[in-house]
Amino acid sequence: MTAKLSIDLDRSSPVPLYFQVAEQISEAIQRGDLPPGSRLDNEILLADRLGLSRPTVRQAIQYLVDKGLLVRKRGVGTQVVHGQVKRSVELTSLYDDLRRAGQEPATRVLVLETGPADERVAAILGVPAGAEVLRLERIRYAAGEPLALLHNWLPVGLAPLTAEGLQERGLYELLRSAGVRMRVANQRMGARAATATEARLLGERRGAPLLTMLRTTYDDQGRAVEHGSHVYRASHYSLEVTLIER
Amino acid sequence: MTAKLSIDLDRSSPVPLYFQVAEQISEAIQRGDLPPGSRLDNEILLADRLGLSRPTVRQAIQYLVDKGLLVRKRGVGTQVVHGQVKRSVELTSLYDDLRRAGQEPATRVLVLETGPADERVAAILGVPAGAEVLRLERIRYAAGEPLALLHNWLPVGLAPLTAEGLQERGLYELLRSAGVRMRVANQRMGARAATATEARLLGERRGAPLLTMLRTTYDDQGRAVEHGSHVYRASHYSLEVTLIER
DNA sequence: GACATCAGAATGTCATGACAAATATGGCCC
DNA sequence: GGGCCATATTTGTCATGACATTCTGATGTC
Repeated sequence: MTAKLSIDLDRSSPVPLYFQVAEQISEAIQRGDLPPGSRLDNEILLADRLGLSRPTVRQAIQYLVDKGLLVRKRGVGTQVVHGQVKRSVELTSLYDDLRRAGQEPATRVLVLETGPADERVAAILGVPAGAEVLRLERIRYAAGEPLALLHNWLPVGLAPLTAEGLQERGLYELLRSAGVRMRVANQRMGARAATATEARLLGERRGAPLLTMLRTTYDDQGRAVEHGSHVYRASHYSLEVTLIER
Repeated sequence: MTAKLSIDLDRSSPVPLYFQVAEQISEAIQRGDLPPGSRLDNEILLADRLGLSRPTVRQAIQYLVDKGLLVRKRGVGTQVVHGQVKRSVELTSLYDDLRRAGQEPATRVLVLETGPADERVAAILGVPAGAEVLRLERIRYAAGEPLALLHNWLPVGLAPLTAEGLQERGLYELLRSAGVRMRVANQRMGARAATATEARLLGERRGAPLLTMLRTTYDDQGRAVEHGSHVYRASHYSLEVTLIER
């Protein structure tokens, strides 16, 4: 099933060619032009038709393979995956996820202050114990319902954070626009029963099951930029990730 | 800080050169020969010294960047990440995780039978509703304590599964050795309170918080090879993943 | 002394060419 | 008709060469 997908290239654009190719193949898959299981033309032919070299086409395909959209097999070819994979593993915040899902997220900032780091937080963030760190406590709502209780610690001076900014744009977006380039995150998920305080803030009864998440995010150079300890109402939220084996 | 790491290449080996390079750099990092923050030699010099081309060296480095061990910055160089990243996102089973952690996992097989698939499972596995599928129910123990209740559905005829095999080697290892090549998994995590049955099997009290996981694994060609619905004792287990932004 | 400009260094992107390895397909033989 | 084998196809790996882009640091000017 050779699909005839048309790809326009703009060689004057600063966007890399392999990325232009990858994006347009990705769009064709989303549109349904390339149904699951369909075969792409082979790399040589594709390169020839696009006026590109094979390595460039390979790079584009590899990018989509890493995202879980395509599957390659030597001697066979490249196919669109069958099972609809939601989306690749990405460094997103709850805020991003909600926005993407079309829900209107709202935030109430409970705490936004600097103070000395306790031993645990200092070790995680890689600062001396007792050094000043920014502490953040928020409630996240979706569709008017409380959804999660968010607790964060950040090194001071990383980005100018205000309660207004946090309410309107979310922590990750603020960090990104301040030039912080987040690259790796370590995330641990668990569950436990709600304490009385948590139950009150989230509108659950005491002892209700909560989904917990500990996350530490590192930047470009491996420096910790954020540590979070969050609890989600299990009745209203679950976390999804896609794992890909190289 | 130019590190002098020695890399031996075996050109007669079937192992790709880029992979040999990547593994030996990775080992040097684990050993501590390349401490966090240290800079690698630049790609051109490295290629020259190893007698390889720059693309091959780049491929090796890219592989480690994807695993979260290295960080590259244009105009600067390649560095070992600071924060110790545990391990990359991998397609592993609970059995693998426990083995790696040094715990001796044990399994009790409760159910191992074929039967008609209900509508939900049929849709997930991509088989006609009512088709025969393999159903599996197990309890996983670690250090003598019950840890999780595992529920799986698989297409029939994928691999010869026996209760003995499952007890000794785990599901994923059995699938792998049967030639099933798992590539992508979609995983959803949540939490809920234990039912009476679950509480009894796991040695918790009724209503205790459980970590839940739904996972569907796809192979090479995007065909679903396994669907699981598992519950873990939140008091004894949490799930860790590492996210990497390309 | 502070700021702007410029040069060097490193990775990012892309092209061309070649051979190796794995898979599926078809034909041949039994 | 079924199984084995040669072959064509396709991706995997590797080499060489070139130019672009970005960041750092040093130099020079005001």
